[in-house]
Amino acid sequence: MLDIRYLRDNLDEAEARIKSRGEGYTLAGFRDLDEKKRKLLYANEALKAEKNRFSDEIAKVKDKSSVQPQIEAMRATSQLIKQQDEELKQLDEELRMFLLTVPNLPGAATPLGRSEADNVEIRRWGTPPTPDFSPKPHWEVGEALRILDFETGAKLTGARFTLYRGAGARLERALANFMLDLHTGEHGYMEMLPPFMVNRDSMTGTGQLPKFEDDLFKMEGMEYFLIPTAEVPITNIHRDEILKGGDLPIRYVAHTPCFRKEAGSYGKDTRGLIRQHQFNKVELVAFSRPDDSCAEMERLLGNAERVLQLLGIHYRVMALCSGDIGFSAAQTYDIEVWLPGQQTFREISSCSNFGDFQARRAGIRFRDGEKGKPEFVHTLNGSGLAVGRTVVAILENYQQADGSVIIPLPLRPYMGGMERITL
RNA sequence: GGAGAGAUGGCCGAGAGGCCGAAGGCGCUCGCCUGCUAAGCGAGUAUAUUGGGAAACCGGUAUCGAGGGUUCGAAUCCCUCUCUCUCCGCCA
Repeated sequence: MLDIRYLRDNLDEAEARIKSRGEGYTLAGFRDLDEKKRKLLYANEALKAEKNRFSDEIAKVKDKSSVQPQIEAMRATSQLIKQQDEELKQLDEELRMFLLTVPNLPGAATPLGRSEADNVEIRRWGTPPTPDFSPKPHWEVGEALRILDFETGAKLTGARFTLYRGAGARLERALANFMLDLHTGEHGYMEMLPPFMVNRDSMTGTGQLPKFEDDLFKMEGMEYFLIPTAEVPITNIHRDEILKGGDLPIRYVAHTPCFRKEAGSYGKDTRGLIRQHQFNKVELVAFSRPDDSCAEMERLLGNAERVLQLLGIHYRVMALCSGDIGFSAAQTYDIEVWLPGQQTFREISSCSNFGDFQARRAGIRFRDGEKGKPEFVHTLNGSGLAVGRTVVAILENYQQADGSVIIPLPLRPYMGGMERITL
């Protein structure tokens, strides 16, 4: 949510910055609505002040019958106030919905651009493997080793669900544990295990609602939603709280399943693990002081990159352009791993700085000392990493000519010492 | 699923139609005092929104779990909902 006072004072600038996301976003109508509401509010509060004054006076009067005519008059005033309250409520709701559907302003560090094609490569790490055979896509590797079973996943549930078997299931678990240990042990994050369903307030706080309800799985007959990412429950931990300035930055890590409808991606990535309705992810979330969020962003990105570096997998970092960043984000870096089986880079992590956009929606503030003014924190998060896609990266990068897959060194303790997955 | 109890400021806790944005305590901040520490004394200590002001600040309104109702007036009375706790049943 944008600052309503910023919008009042800088509407043209805000409009221009929103437009850099692409067409379809406009702030038209805001000014009229806002002024209409404030005008009514002013009249309404004047009436209430009068009512309060009168009520105070009548409390002191012993003989109530002597002020009977005034009481009659106030009864009418009360009715009028009630009517205005009703109108105000509607205007407020209209204004609120408007504000909740306006995306964040792209930050200064975000390159301008229209689409994915305008994203800027920041750096590459490592080198792609150079096998002397033709590497296969992970679904072929996984099926041949009988560690990924897409057919049974479809039988159990449907398309975009997968059954992991044996060493495949173990690999997923090993990766999650490896990442959690790294982030808690070396990067200073506190591990959290949140509910996998959240309510409407939480979804609104991080920006999934009200605009993107179609992307979410919702419980039948209940206002609960399956989380599309741990970002939602973890960021909302501090919803409607005023944190101590000295406690910032706060860093949490959580390993959770993520549930996404993937509406609108029919026919895309239908094979393999890349696009599933359910997948696991280790998510990094940070709450920082506004001045520190840029540095925190780089730190968080580095923490995510570290996972791939330790696993020895080639990747590149992309700065997403204004036309490609998500609704709530001011700035986003994607980490893309090299997938030799598909001869392409694929997103494995997305790290974003939301500025105060989520904090304002969710009411997450901090205060210095005891008498400082509460101020909105900045929120950040990033995958560290998407576990399923890391399995993909390992299968494709560490596959051998004989169809087996070497297990990267740091993972072996988590695999009970296993060095290689064979049939 | 059945029965009951509760929800008040950073925390504890009073209040039972007007004198209540809310006693008292704890905590915290500032000042005083005392070789240090502890104790003591004094003052202060919510949030949002809106109007005025360059600002310091001043005023209005709202907020006692949420929403509705009664009333000139509600933390207080009535209704609905949510959440928490206790007991019983069921259950990983």
